[in-house]
Amino acid sequence: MRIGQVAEQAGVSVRALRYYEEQGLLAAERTAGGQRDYPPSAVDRVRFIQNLYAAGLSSRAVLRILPCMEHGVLTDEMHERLLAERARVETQAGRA
DNA sequence: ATTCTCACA
DNA sequence: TGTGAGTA
Repeated sequence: MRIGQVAEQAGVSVRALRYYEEQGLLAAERTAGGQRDYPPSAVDRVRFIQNLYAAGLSSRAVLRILPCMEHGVLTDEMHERLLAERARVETQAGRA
């Protein structure tokens, strides 16, 4: 699917989707014409990223824990990251 | 409609 | 972490 559709269904701007790709958060294939082509799963992925942002995680933090969703595996480094983020989120409970 | 880049909060 | 503007 193309970027406009993903943006509408995920509830974010087209600009934001291109920004996520720039940050390495969302991969997109390219059509022959150079347009981004997203798998339907991209919608859920974007929604998940929104949740992490809403919890106050930076894109850098998201980048470190997001791969465990793809592969279904959790490295020690990711586990530590998740524990650290949870502690931080609990500390600032309520904000951003 | 989509692509890109630069500059700005 | 995004957006606006100009471009092709």
